[in-house]
Amino acid sequence: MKEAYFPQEIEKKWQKIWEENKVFNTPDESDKPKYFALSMFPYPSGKLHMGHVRNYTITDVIARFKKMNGYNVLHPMGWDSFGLPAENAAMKHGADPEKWTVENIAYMTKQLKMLGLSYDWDREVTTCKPDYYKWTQWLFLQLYKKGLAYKKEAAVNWCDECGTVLANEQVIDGKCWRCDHIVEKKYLSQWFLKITDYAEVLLEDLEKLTGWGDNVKTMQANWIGKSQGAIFKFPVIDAPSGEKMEVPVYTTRPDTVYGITYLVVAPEYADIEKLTTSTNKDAVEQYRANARKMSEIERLSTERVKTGVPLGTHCKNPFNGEIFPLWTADYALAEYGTGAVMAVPTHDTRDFDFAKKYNLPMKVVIQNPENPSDCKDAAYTDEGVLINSGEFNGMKNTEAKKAITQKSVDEGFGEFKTQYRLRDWLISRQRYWGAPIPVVYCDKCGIQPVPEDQLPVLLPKDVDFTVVGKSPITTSKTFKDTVCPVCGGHATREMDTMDTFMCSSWYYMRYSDPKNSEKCFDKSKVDHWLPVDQYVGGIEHAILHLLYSRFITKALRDCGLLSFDEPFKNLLTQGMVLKDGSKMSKSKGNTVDPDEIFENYGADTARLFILSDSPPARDFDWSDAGVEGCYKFLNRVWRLISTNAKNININAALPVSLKKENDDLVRIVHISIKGITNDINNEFQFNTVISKYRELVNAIYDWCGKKSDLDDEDKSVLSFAILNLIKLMSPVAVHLCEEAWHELGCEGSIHTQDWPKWDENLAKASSITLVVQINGKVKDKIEADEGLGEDELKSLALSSGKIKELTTGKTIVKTIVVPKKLVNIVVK
RNA sequence: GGCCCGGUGGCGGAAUUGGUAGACGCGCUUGACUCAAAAUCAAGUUCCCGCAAGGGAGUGUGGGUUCAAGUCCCACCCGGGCUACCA
Repeated sequence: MKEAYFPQEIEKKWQKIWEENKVFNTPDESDKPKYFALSMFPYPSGKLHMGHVRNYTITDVIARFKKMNGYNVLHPMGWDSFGLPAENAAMKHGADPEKWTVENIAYMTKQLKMLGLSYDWDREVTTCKPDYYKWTQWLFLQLYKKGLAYKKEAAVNWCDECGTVLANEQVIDGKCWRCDHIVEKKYLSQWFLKITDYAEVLLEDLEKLTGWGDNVKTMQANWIGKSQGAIFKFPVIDAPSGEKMEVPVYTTRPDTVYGITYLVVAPEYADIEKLTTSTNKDAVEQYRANARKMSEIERLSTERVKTGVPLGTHCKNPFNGEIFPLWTADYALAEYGTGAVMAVPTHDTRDFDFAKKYNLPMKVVIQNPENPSDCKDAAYTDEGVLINSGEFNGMKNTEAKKAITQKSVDEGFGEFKTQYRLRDWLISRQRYWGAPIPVVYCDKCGIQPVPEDQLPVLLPKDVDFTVVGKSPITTSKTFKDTVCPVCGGHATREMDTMDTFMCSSWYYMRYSDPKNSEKCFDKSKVDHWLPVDQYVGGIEHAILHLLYSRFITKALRDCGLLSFDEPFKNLLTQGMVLKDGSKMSKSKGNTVDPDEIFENYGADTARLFILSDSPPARDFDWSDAGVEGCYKFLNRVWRLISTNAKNININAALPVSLKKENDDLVRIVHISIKGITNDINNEFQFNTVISKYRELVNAIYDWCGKKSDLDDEDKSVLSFAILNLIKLMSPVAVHLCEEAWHELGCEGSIHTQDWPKWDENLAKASSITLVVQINGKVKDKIEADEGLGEDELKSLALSSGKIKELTTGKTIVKTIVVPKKLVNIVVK
């Protein structure tokens, strides 16, 4: 065995051998239990960044650990390869997005292989290839058949920079999630998926996801935004047309209904013109025009002073007969509830601000009897008792919510209503590099789905990527015109492509049957491998990808394509990789190139370091000194093995009774096996796993330092320690351990060995340290035999000279004994 | 504003879930080896007083429960994330 550690040499060698022998390929059939370990697949942006390295290393260690623990592990990789950057790069460099994407995939594949990841490359999935997107299109058609995909004209989010619409989930602070450009509203006819049909079950089933962090579940619950309240219909008493009209409102505060003093409709409210008097028409029109012009950002700003104009018409409150005016104001949102709000300035802060500004009347209807407020300076929004509320006076407001709504139901002007914030998922994109939406528009037959046997609808090649202001796909001369599948007459193709999140919401299912050309996947295969046992990825997908995937899973289950209803059993959201306290980014210039690390230190060092300093869920601060430290440690491990190689006998059995120092080392090995196994099983705490590697290595070094000549017993103990060390380290330092394994004369890959087992009796020190406290403060420590009972420990503690000294002249009030650990003497 | 995390040495972070606070590492200090450096090895490193033995304080702040609190309870302060005129 070479004295010095040459990672680059070892790593290349083993990567080649593993690939040639398909060591990490996974058969579908096995008598072992299955385990599906999955990293969120990357967008092929060009090069791996450290976030990828962290993500994939974590999953890889999990996959290897499970494999050594007797599972048939599925650990695949693929490419989320449709999307705008490819198109932008194409526009910039005049290349074709496909070429750009394929080249990036090739480069990143090389990098992934350099990292020594244990993927089954035969199951690789690439979303931009026709053999994949054919099935994305097919799945769209199943959703269409089920009524879960529909087209409608709506105000949608438009990013001018990207030249496309966006889903609600892709608008962050009123800006585009990808380019930060301010998002505008546009009226367009677009394709939506009915995720709102699943709002309740998506929320309810969060409870089943015990393997998910509460943070992600809370974010999803907030996004779904369930609220319970009532709808009340207010009759309009003076509609200009003279017709009978009513304005329905949604409220979570039916208990405040006697305090209504005005009503607000959104500027985009459908019936607004019919509710405006001719006197007020001009002012209202102008207000609405202004609202349209205003960007989302301006409108959303909470700092902004509320504005509005009266419509001139009035409603009657069916509860008390009071008449109140109608206003329009942009603090009412057209898309939520009914688009109209009943305003109770005394008990809602927004209504309060508005009423103050426009001098609208206020009426207190809820009061805290102990500390009544007149609501002159602020709205009272806490609980209380009803006043000025007719028959409901004196009722607690929590009870009144129900009672008042019930009255409206009985009298026919209201209903109980559960409302969700979640909106349908807009999947149309006015872009080229995506899966074409498989529908055509016939002059006679209208919208027609493309027949399944005509899939895939291929992306045209004859496009001009340099066009500005429209999707490149519209420049194709061959794509647009087609034949109606029903009447055979002229039809035009849908020119929009699907949101890439549609592609990524089912890719993990395709891994179960990646090469199937007849179906998206075989039902028995998908049911066998799914749900994913462990999913690992960034928290940035807490809502987007993870919510869409849950929805698609449930929808496909309802289409009969699979039998499970949650895609990811356990979810680990890894923290960000930071450098100097802030997120690595090109603009800050604090990135670290993985290639350089591989070149200078090797992949094993990179893997070890990225796991070492923080638990996976927390942010990780990259430091050059830390990398150096890990490299030194691997050198130290290598040296330990190489200098002792001649004394290691892979077949040696441990004698039954051992010398004291040998017994101690054996115990440390057992303690290490137990500790490392538990740390991995307990939320994958790799940082403490690695500190335990170090402790074990330190212990073996200490042991060696005390030995000059090794007898047979020593050699077998050393062999035991080192062989276990490299097995324990093999999921992390994958190449080094494989090399050592073979250099020491072992057969087969170390990665297919069984994980070491520990003996509970040996996984602890041979004696205990008894801690002796006086009044809860540590005063002495005594080495004691493990078998001692409570009384014996007590007298042992009291016999300590130091304790005697400290207790003389004092009364011992009581003594607490914690078996095998501690004695606390309480004195006065 | 709402919700969710988190606050422990110079730094990253440990602490079997109420039982030795600071594991392991980085950094630093000293020493060995070396002509020298690197590497390696050895010793030390929470803070304060002390040459030392030793003593005292100590897990954001204030209170509480307990023989015993980083851990549990109450109130507050600070940092981060998500979300936000959602009626």
